[in-house]
Amino acid sequence: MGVRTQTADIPISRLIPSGKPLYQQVKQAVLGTLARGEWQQGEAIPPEKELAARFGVSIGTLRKAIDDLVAEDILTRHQGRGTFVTRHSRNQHYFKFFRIIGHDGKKAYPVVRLISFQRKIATADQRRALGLAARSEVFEFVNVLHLDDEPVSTDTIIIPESLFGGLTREHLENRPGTLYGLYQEAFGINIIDIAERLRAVLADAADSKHLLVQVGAPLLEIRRIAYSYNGQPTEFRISHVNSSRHEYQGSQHNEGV
Amino acid sequence: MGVRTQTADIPISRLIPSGKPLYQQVKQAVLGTLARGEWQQGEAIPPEKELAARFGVSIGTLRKAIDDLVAEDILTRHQGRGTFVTRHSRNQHYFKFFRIIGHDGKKAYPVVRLISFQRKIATADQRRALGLAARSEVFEFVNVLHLDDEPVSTDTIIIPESLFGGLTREHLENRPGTLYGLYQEAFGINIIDIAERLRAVLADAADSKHLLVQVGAPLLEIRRIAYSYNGQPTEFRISHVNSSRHEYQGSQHNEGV
DNA sequence: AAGTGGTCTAGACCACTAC
DNA sequence: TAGTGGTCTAGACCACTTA
Repeated sequence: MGVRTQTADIPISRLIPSGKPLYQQVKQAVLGTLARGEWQQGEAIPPEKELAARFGVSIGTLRKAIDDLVAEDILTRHQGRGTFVTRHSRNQHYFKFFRIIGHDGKKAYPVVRLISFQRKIATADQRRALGLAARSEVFEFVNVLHLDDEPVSTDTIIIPESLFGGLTREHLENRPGTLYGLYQEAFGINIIDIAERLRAVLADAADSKHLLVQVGAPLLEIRRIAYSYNGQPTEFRISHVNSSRHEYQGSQHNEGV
Repeated sequence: MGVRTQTADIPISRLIPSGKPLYQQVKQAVLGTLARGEWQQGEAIPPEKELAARFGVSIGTLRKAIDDLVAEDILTRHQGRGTFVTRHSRNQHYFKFFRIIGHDGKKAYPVVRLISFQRKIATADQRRALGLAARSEVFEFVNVLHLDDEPVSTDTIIIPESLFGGLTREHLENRPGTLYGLYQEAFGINIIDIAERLRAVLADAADSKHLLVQVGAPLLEIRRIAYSYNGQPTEFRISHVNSSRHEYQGSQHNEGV
């Protein structure tokens, strides 16, 4: 059974029968370690052999647990180098969440401009989306996204003050990478999953001003809730997108089928 | 090595070195068998032990190949019963492709009414979507989808005559199940994947008539290309959706994270 | 009871990366 | 060269379904 090299090693596996398969227990244990921040973004977690020994399972079982986490984009494997905590701020992961593309299918990184920033009491709608208690405070800010030198989307973003205490306008204006990269690096919050719902709406005066369209022009409204490790909603976002030159990629053809 | 019980058994595995991992070769072999129609919808493929023997690989390797196909919803495993060719016409799979839900998140099966049906020469746009040669013929028909006794979507559907020869209005009006179920049962065509792009548009006169909205009301326009086994586009569809009471589910939160 | 997929083991060897 | 993940084996036993 498990080769214990440190007293801190807890072969959680069989101590809790729990009915669930071993590899799922291992997966939960790994997720717990991640949520506790024990392994940091971007760098490697211990090698598979060591983890298998730590949890007291075979290498095959350990790999099955890691497979799941890799499929969920929480870990990333690199043959010969190691297994890494996925950096969702990295560019290659940006398009997992950013689904606005040109009519020709071309992907591009948006240029972001901050329009407003405030701290306020959450509305009922916002509390519902984020699972907040009455009178909770939130930060609410608006970005305008440009693609191909053209304003394409206004994003109204709401995040709980309780998770992002100390956030300032300067954080948002001076961040070097993506917004989720800022969440990760400055606040230790990892956005790993989102849910999005779309409707069609007509541009109002604010949309007209920011997106350079006429009032009454058709826009996509995207309501997003973003989730971190624990499955707790962490960001609520409403985007209004001018789809006259760009569109939303709902699902894409899986090559190799 | 492989236990050959029939001369037809071809342990394709090591005969073609091909550089690719064994389990991927097995996966391709299984896909080929499916594309040839050797195993029919809904019922079981041979047991894992038998397949492993047929392909001359270990059970673990065979399972890894099947794992991929199950992840792609091409096969479905049932413990104790067997592994089945997924019936995409079945209700439980309907919502893999149908992403229109109520504002409250409720899912419902639409009631479909056929509005028009014709056979015609494909437009350039349609040829591009379906990869057809010049002057190819297509069937083009329009459905209106109702949810909660309310018209919600007009679907303009284009399919190549070459694949659906003999299709009549009666096929569409009298089908017992879903449209993709009809493709599967009457024409042997399996829709296993789709790509969708969304824009916001304004209702025109036809939309107004079918969806009972004013001309100029905002609608979601969903352009879908549906693919079958070989990855060849098989259906092109443009939907106009009234999102005042329903919405499009872009991506959904993965529980268990 | 027989047959199926689901889990798990305890390795082996290969491909790739870093030093 | 040493260390990593990637592939593969040849089983064992368990959970579930069907009869």
